[in-house]
Amino acid sequence: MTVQVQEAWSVSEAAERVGLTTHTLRWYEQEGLVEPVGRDSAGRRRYTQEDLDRLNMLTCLRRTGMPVRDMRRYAELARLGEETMAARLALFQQHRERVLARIAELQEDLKYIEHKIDWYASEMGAGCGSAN
Amino acid sequence: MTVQVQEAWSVSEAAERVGLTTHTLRWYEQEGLVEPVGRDSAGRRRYTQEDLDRLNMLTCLRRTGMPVRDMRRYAELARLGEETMAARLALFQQHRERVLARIAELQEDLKYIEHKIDWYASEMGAGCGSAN
DNA sequence: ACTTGACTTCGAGCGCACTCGAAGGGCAAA
DNA sequence: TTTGCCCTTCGAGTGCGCTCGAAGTCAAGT
Repeated sequence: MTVQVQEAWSVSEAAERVGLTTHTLRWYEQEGLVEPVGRDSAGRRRYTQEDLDRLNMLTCLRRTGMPVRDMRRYAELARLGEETMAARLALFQQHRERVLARIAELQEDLKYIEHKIDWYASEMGAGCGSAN
Repeated sequence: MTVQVQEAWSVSEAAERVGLTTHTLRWYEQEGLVEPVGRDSAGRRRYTQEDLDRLNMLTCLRRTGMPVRDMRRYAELARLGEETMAARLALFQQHRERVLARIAELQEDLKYIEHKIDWYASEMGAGCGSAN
């Protein structure tokens, strides 16, 4: 039988672990993107592993361009419990589509950029053309 | 021998063609992202095909996340003529690297999102687990 | 007891990229 | 000539996502 150590981290430790600032962490809480975080006897935030997992998920959503208002919506759904699972799944599926579309767009634009690079390379190799 | 028709477009026509607003087009000019556009006898902007090509390139750079300040830098280099070609090529190459990195990041995050979707799908298929 | 330093809340400020509105001019069709 | 539209410039405003600073609290170390 193993002992359950309930490990927890301060706001600055949590910030370092998830790659956000302490300011941003408090702001996420204030904006309802995460549940109110537990406090110690002195009223200081204590982040559990679960809190960090949630934050890592949120940073993933942010990095992939989900607006804060949608993250808030997700948090609200999660707060309402199991009956919103279908809605949350739908939210992730929609977001997946957006990310796929974004990747496709970037790949398209990348082609253009590479054409441009090729053009410059050939232009500089062979004398000089117009300044474009 | 073909006749060269010098076609040109008003600001609103140009806006429609490149997918920006007239406000944004004027703002790009004011911010030095494009050369001052030619005017007709009444002082109204006339966009040439070359202008549109340039704008399309700029929108590509913007879509791929290039900050306006870098686009301005590019415009300044282009204004200086052929001796800045190497610098402009380097700028495109750097940007290419950033876009590639961004695509890789999105693909990584996409995996996470898809894990999440799988988790939800299995969780909803088989009774109910924790609300996550 | 005092210092240090991390924490608290609150509200204001910032950087980016537009976005909008006001006030006025020019020109073409009715 | 009037109507209507598109154009001009200028400066102010917006939305997003933080970011910062002030002022105060608390607990541990010397």
